[in-house]
Amino acid sequence: MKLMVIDGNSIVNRAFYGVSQNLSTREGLPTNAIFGFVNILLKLLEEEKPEGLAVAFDLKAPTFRHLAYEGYKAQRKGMPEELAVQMPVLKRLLDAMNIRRYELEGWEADDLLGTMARINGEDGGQTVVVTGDKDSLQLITDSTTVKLVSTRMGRTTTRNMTPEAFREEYGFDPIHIIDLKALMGDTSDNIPGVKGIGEKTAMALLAQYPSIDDLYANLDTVEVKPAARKKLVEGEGDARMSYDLATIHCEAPMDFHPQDTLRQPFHNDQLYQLLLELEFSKLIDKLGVRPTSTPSPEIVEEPPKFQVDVVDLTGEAQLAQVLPQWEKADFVVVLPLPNLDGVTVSLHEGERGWLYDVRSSRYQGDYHGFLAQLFGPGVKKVAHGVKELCERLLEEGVQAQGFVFDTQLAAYLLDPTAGSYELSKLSMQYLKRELEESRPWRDEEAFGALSDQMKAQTAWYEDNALIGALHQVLSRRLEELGMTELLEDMELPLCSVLANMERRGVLVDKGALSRFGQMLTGRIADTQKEIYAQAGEEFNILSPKQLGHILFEKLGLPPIKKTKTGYSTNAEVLEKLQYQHPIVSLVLEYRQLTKLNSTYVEGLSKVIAPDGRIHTSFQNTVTATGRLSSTEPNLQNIPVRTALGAEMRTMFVARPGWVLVDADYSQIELRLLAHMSGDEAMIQAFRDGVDIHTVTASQVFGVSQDRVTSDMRRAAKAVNFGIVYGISPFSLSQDIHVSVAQAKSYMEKYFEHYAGVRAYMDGVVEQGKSQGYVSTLYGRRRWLPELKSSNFNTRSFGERVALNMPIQGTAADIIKLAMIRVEQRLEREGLEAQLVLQVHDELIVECPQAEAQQVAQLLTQEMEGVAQLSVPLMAEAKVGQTWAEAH
DNA sequence: TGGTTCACG
DNA sequence: ACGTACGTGAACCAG
Repeated sequence: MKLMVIDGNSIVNRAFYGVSQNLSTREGLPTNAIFGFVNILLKLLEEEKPEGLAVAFDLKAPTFRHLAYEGYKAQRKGMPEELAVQMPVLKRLLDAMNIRRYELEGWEADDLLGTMARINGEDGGQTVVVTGDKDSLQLITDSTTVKLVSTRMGRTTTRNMTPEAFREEYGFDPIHIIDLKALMGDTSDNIPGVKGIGEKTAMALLAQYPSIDDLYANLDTVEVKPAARKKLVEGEGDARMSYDLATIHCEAPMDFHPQDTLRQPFHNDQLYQLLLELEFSKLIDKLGVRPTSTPSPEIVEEPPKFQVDVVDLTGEAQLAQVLPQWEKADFVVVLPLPNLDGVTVSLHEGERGWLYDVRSSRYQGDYHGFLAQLFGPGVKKVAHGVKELCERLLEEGVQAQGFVFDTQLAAYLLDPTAGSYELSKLSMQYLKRELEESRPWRDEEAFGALSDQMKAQTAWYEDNALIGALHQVLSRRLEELGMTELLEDMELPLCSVLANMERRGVLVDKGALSRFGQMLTGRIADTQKEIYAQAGEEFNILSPKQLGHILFEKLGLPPIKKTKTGYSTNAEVLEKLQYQHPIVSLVLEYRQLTKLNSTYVEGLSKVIAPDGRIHTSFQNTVTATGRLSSTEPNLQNIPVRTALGAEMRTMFVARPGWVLVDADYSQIELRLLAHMSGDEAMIQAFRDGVDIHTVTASQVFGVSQDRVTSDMRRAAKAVNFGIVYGISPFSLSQDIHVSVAQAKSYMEKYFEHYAGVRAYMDGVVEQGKSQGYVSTLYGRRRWLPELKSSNFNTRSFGERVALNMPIQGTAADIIKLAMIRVEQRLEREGLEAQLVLQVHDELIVECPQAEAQQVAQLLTQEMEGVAQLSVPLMAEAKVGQTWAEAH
């Protein structure tokens, strides 16, 4: 029979290092190695389609083969903790998949593989040995091939090694790989080999005599440098011992019958439960595992089971009856159809529940009026994705109010790094079951018989129930973590503000934009011509690969930095090269011009709506820190830093007779650092109203404030910013172009002067480590499993995030509150002015010319007054016809 | 799709 | 010795 045997330890190691380290369950169990292993396994099964399958594992030492060599165990590196915890789970998973696994006290996996391959070969079978370890190539025979697996960047590649392929590559028979290791050693396996003999020499020797026995028998005649000959003589003992260490023993005392490994169906229930625990929802789908028929004891939350009546609500007469009930209820769950021409409303009273199905097509009377009632302030509503709902209702002319909970926002607050918050995913995470089970109306048999249309309707009803169940779980959890106010007083009220901003949009001067584009296109063509002339050929300047070829190979410029895929050609590198060849600055210019043209001129032109305005979408469940993000288009990264780029901002205008008022916070993040660290010197500096970068420069450089030069101030500014990001001396040195020692001394001076800042930084990392999260002044959280990683880079990243998130996040909280208050105040004062954009520390309002001064003052007041800190919050407002003028 | 680059705060 | 600043989104290239 065709048998596939897998080196479990080797493959799980590849998977661990090859799959993103961040993968873990909500509870913090890392799952990357398991995930990688299963994916490799599935790929192998697809490729090989074996009849039998077995996985072998090392059984923890002492390993008899290595007892002879004492250094072995001491040197052998322990498995990292993150991997070790995954091993028992992986084994459970294999058991659930009904895959035979073998382990034997005192034996390594490769011995078991060799033994199984031998036995199967003796039975006349063919075996594929799967491993990442080249040692196992010695197992190759006419009946055994070795499949080498390597994983890079989450991609798995495999290579089949047959006897022929092996000889082709190595020039000798597979069995002699043992002799090769005996000579050259293998540090990863702690095989010493002969000191001073490396791969080159070893290969050359084996080409002459294919085994160390032959080699030592003929040492006098072998062709080799005198020095190496001496080493061989001295190292014979090591060679013999290494030979034993490298030999795989195919005589392990295992009771192995190939028939035992024949593929068997999965243990469905076990596997389903386990995949659920691991949160491998896609795998559940892929493997076709069905939900268990009996409720699992491990379910953490029971969705409410209610007797629910479905009511078709088709007219105003009925509405008049039910509306008072809706208004009386603590909350109703609402779920509209995507196009809003239907809404489900559900509510519960004790054990009984009602679900109302309302369709515009069947509604007798004013459907629009119905929406206005339902989404008015009188009915308290729970929904999933309130901001989006507000948006769609605005399109129907309804200003939605009265939301008391949003399952999407709540899930985001509970874990802002989760990535997506679809109902199905939340159901898996928080209800520990698949959709079917929390859908009270589902009757499998009946459901299967339904028409597609009815299925869709049923799913719709069920999603409504799911939101209700999630509301229960999430609201309790939110309360436990102290984030109820964050949801109720910040995120929910912000939804309608954001919806209004999106709907209002911002006016664009189309003519000016297209003229700017034409100018750019002309300059791009000119620059391109010059570049081709300088290069002596035409090529794609935007292709890093082709550009690298021209600059570093054809023109011989020194490659300063490399990337994974080749030469780095980023602006930092090019700036260093620009004095060596005229083509370099042309390339920089070309990049700038094409970026402006494709991303901004062309990108923005494409999304100008018929009303001449651009309606961005503000995402409120995306960032890890609590900031908003802006997409389709991104209006939070419109150029400003270069003169040419800043021209883009002249394209954003107010309508005739109106103006833009732009207000931004001054140094909000540094002010928050002062407040949160409680550092007296920094607090005093902000209270005195002095320029913080100048003060810092005077301290760091040890000169009086009036003698701070602009270069000093610039360096101090970089230090100030760097601190907020958790910078290292190295990165600071890169940023301000000084030596690492210089940068280090700046930082030391900085911390000497701002001692409270250092104490704060140490404290916040420590706190992050002990409680598993860091948080903002308003209680927004970010979980930081990275802080416990054994991987240096991962852990360092966690530390930088721990330093930055509370500050960036608090700034985000503050401007969100300011937006809510500005919106309220504009309305209260009866102004026509309306918020149109938010760019992290900046708010932009469009208003009639006559309102400008009042709006400017109001903006400043609300932004400054939104929080009482130990330092003043300062905001500055300017008025202009365009964004460029107002900023 | 992932990698690189670059625009913003 | 490691590998090097936080948070985003979009365009383009290459496989």
